[in-house]
Amino acid sequence: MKPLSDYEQKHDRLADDCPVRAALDVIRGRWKPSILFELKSGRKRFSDIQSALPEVTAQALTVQLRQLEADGIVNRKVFAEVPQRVEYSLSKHGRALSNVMDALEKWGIEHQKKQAVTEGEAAEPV
Amino acid sequence: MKPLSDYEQKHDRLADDCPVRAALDVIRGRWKPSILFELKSGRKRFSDIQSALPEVTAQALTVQLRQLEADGIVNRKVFAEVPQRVEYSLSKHGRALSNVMDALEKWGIEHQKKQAVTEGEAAEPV
DNA sequence: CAGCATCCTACGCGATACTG
DNA sequence: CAGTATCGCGTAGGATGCTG
Repeated sequence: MKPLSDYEQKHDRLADDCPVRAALDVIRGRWKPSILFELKSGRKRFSDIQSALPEVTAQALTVQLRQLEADGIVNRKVFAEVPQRVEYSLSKHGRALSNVMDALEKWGIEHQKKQAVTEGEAAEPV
Repeated sequence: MKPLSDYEQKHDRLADDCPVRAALDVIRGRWKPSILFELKSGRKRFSDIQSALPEVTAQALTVQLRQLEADGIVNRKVFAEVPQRVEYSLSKHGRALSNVMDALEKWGIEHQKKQAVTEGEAAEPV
């Protein structure tokens, strides 16, 4: 049995029987969707990701990447070079997320389009 | 028109071209997945949802439901009776979320199962 | 280059008490 | 019954400065 981190334990209490929440917890971070998107096109260095996402501070990026790593979504490989090089890539689990991301994206597009037209169906029959 | 806080503006600016984040924002709340699950089986009263989810306080439940309503996910219908009755149901958009929820659930199950086996693929070729 | 340490604030959300 | 009002804490994540 794998020991849970503090972070995981707290979420776990509520995630209980709910794999949905478990999945959400994993992709929940502010920049994680963007990171996953970036890594879909292949391995990337830290600095590559950073310049692709200029609004993320290095600190935030580090944290998010480390959480993704802890969750088994990305692999982190350090090269003992000077200057240092670190590459991130999607793990198998990370790649398996593409279904989820696609569903989210698809719904997001639909939803944004139709958000203004949500009246007139206040109480449908069950 | 509702004025956005600095945070929301920033968030919005970033969500911009990202329907994925838009979708995530909608289902992100602590209890929203559970609520959506409850409403999948049809219209429910506030108290029904509450007893189905004993860990949620009335306050939290109200907030989450109101956010879902604001996002066009659920419909809220008030009956002018005594005692008062309020029923919630999924809107069309809410029902359209089932694909997303299914993908999340499926991945969640897979992920939980295999989380311990994520070694040995640290640096795959791009 | 790719971080870590520290400080700080906004937001989510729980607890509690009151109301039409 | 189905909320609202108020308080208070915990956490995510931004800003800044330092390092192997």
